[in-house]
Amino acid sequence: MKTETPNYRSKCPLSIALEFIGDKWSLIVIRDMCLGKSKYCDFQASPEGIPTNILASRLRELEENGLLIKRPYQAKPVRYEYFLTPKGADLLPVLQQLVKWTQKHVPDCGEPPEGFFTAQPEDLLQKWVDATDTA
Amino acid sequence: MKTETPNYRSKCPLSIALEFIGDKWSLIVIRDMCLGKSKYCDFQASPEGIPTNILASRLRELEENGLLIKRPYQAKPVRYEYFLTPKGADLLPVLQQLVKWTQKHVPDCGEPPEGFFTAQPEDLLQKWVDATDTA
DNA sequence: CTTATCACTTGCAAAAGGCAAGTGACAAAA
DNA sequence: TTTTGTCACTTGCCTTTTGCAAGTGATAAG
Repeated sequence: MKTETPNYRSKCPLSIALEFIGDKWSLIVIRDMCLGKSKYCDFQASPEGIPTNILASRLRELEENGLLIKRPYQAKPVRYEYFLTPKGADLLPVLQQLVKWTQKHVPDCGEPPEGFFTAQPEDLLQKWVDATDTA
Repeated sequence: MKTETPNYRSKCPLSIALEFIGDKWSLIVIRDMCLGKSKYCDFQASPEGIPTNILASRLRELEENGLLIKRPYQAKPVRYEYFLTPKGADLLPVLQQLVKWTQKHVPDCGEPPEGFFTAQPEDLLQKWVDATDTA
């Protein structure tokens, strides 16, 4: 995570949020991590078909911005798994509201997995907390 | 509002939402309308400094997608005001969650106006409902 | 008659997105 | 041992979008 002095276009909290996740792909990656995906190929396999160079750049940016961390799960060659930080997991309420909005206003859209609306950001941290605790 | 058959990259409601508002500017325009702005020059005056060609294209897209409507407020030359539809106003909970997220995780960000968190989507329709009722 | 405003449009360069192919380390199969 | 495959990327190339500046046409103001 890099810690450059941020230079936001304004101090408006909405505007700042959009500088973090205001594009068509970042929240797709966050969604996949909420669903328990953690590996590069898992993200690639999602039905939206994210281009591989975009995926690599989004993972890099999200890590630089502290929304996720990567952890090597094998050496030779080193391979990483990606996990949400608390900052990233706290986007869950945003995802929940976006899904509600689409379900209300867009016919024929799909359904989120069971338990999606009742999930809490903390639930999303289980995996890597466990992993680092028992490592 | 155009009614082409939509061809979404997936049926995931989150993904679909991002095809509507997944960029750095659309929600800025929605925010401004939530704050009571309605004219082109009002949107231009916002501190983020949206480029004029982007503003024109976003207003067009948001209207095509049914998130706002435009209404002429003068003829010769015809000039439009823009108002949220119920579909657009229902993005308020999304904005509220995004603002909460930034306030929790980004130091030195600004504050939303008073009453922002307690506002309801219906409140945002007052202006143009009144206007059309009394026209 | 000049200047200004409002709501745009147009032109152009730079950045981002998207597709395909390549790469390097390793594992498994033939 | 050679070939094939996988995983996590990177690179190249072309298209689309963005961002800045300038222009436009109708009208009002000085």
